[in-house]
Amino acid sequence: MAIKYWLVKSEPNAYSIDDLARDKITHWDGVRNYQARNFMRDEMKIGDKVLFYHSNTETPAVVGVCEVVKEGYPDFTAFDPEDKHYDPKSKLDQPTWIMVDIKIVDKLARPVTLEEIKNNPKLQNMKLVQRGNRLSVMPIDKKEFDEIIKLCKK
DNA sequence: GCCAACGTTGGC
DNA sequence: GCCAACGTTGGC
Repeated sequence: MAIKYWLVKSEPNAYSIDDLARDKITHWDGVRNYQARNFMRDEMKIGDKVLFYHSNTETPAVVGVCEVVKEGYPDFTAFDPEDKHYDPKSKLDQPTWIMVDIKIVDKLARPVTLEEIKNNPKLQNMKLVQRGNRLSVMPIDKKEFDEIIKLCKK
């Protein structure tokens, strides 16, 4: 089966590509949006490629390539009252929130900025550049993925 | 820090 | 079920 392509957002002051370069693998916890959860629960499969994007920062940009290494399973941070992402409505036997594990494949040779993406006619269909989009996990097309990889080699 | 866009909550 | 209030996201 063909692999799929994704883009995930993270605020670099919360968890950056350098944190992932250090950790190699991380669980993508803390997602508290149903649409994003559904993607992780139902559609992200081992081997899928993931662009890592830095949001809410001086220069928002795609900064790395990752790969899914563990498919959807309960986000345990929802069960921990001490955790920032604690959700008392998520039950152990029926978890509301789901996460996946990703590993780093490569840090991009250079960041591909949001500005470049917005200025690239081939990338106008990405949810990333559509008005008011707040999804932190979103599907992208292979050709969009390839275009961004190509851009960072220029 | 501002604020537009959007999702969620809760009173009715 | 409606919708106002509120909280969050995220670019700028």
